Amino acid sequence: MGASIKDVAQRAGVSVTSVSRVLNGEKYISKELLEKVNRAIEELNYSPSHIARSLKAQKTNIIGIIVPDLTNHFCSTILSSIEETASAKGYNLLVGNIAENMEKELKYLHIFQTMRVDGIIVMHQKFDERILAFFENAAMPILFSSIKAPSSAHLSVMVDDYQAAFDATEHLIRSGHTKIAFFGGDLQDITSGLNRYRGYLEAMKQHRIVPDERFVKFGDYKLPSGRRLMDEILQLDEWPTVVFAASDDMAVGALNCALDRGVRVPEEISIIGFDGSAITEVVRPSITSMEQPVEELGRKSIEYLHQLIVNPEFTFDGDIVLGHRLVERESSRARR
Amino acid sequence: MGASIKDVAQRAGVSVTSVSRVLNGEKYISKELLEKVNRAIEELNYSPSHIARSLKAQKTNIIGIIVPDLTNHFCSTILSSIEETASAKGYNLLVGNIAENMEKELKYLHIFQTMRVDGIIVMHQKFDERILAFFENAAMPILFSSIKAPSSAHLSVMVDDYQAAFDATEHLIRSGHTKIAFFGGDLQDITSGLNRYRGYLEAMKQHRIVPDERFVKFGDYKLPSGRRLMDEILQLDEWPTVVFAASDDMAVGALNCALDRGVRVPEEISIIGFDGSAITEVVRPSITSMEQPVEELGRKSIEYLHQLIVNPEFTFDGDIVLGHRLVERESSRARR
DNA sequence: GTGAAAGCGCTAACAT
DNA sequence: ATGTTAGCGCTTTCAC
Repeated sequence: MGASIKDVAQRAGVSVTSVSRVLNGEKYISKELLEKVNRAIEELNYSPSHIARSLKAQKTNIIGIIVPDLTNHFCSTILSSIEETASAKGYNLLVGNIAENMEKELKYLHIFQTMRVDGIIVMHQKFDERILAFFENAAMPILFSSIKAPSSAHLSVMVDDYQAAFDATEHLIRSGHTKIAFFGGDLQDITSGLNRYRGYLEAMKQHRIVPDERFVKFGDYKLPSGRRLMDEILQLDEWPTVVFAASDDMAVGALNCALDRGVRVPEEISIIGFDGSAITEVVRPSITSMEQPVEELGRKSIEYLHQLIVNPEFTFDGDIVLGHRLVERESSRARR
Repeated sequence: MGASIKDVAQRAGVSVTSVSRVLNGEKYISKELLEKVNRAIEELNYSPSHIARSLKAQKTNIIGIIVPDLTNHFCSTILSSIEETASAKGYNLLVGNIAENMEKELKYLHIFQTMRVDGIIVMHQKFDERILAFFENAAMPILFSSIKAPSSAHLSVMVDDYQAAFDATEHLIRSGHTKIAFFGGDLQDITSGLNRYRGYLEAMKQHRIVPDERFVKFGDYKLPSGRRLMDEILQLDEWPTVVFAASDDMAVGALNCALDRGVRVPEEISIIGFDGSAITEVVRPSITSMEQPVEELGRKSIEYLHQLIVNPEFTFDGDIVLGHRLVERESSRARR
């Protein structure tokens, strides 16, 4: 096994206290002690045990993060941004990929608890009672990133889904569209599911357009579901002029379905997505999307979690709401 | 703060040892002791400290993983697979995203060392002397996943890059192609850079085709570089009939460049990639690719690392080589 | 300026 | 079947 502080002390012929002092760069250390200790550290290839330090300090510098699906572009982009800020602030990331599995989510939450992580970031939004109970009783700070916290006791860093969906829909209407299809997510998810849907409905209502119910469908945010819903749309005798998908992955699925069926996008039908993941610029035609500020989401999530960690008195009123932005690309065009 | 084992013991009116025994499900525990302890645990919402356990056991159940770039599709797919197997085996993942930054890689390696992770998985392949020295002296098991270990002292789980590139190139030749462009990675990388290039060269040689040097170019595996190289190709007065890119992301970049310039794929020029990341099926036309067994790569990586962790005597001769497979999709066709 | 000793939360001999 | 105690590697009073 590796050398311990004791070994270093012995080798240097000093006390462990002195070694500890050198390790922590304290002042008032004689030059010769410093040299002796450093030499011993070098010779033994010693590195201090973070485990022991954590035990003593009651702080691990680890942040646990619950990711819904690593292979999803939006997730990995945010995760990447979170990692960058976390690393810069001295935190390390314990990643739990839960792949839509509640048991696994619960398992990871308990692991985070026993690991005594300094804080938890949750990016998943489907909770059962046990998970909610965990959030309620957890002793450590929990922050919800890109999703709505299930209770006001916890902090959310996110965009205003309702408003963003409203703005996207209104933009389409102003561009001359009236037959606007909506591909939603799970309505159980207060966050993106319900609120994005409500934003769509409200924009339609304010402009006195009655949504064609054949055009309103719900998937699971993933690519295949977008493909499936689009397939249903294209079998109708009448088509919408644009499809507004509540996630970029669903938008890509819809796009692929159209292309594979020989339907031209955006000439015959426009498509716009939601999220602003990198995939929108990768496919052809590139996809218009209501973008979340991914980089900022990651950065702010860590910054606020850090606040909660270092300052237990830290209070907040309401969520941290970040701006959204419609980025127009090739997949949509105005209807005149 | 959370309750400790001592608090539980006091509350239950028993010794800490007894609590520990209950915690670890030992036999020979009286029913009443069990009940008392469990009640106390419940009442105090106690969860045992993994930190303390790790210190005592000299084992953390944490695996550190160096990921080159989380936003890269191939990486996140493997990571997802690794996570799944690791989680099933009781390991947790500390993820270091290094974004092509050697300083950060070194920093993470040192963190993993102080964290006393049980093992390290490296998915990055550009090392400087300090990093190599770390690998040399590290006290814990290190496994290289999807890349070639820098020395035979370490285990690699990977495909045979040389053979895979050879097979891909030969397949193209057998399909009637002779003007075959090659987009390589960094030749400094023994793994994919040099070996994939050598495989391409050897297949050409065996079929007595002299590669047109204007068609052989090198990028960095990322999407924009594929786009850039393709742009150079399309400005030539003569085109290759197919482009073999050493990564799927470069293949997508090449594809996008072609499509954006109005060049039809595969009618005018075929494109094939390497890796088998999900992106190949997302874009249109979908991309033919020499696929690595992503799921198996992740699984085997953890399985072998686990062997190295539990059994220090574990020996191996050479790398663990997994099979590759050419999957034909829309982006390529035979030339007759 | 340096050291001895207690203690963070847990497990594992070693008693009884 | 249960308790006492030492010790994992470190930091931090408290002494000198």
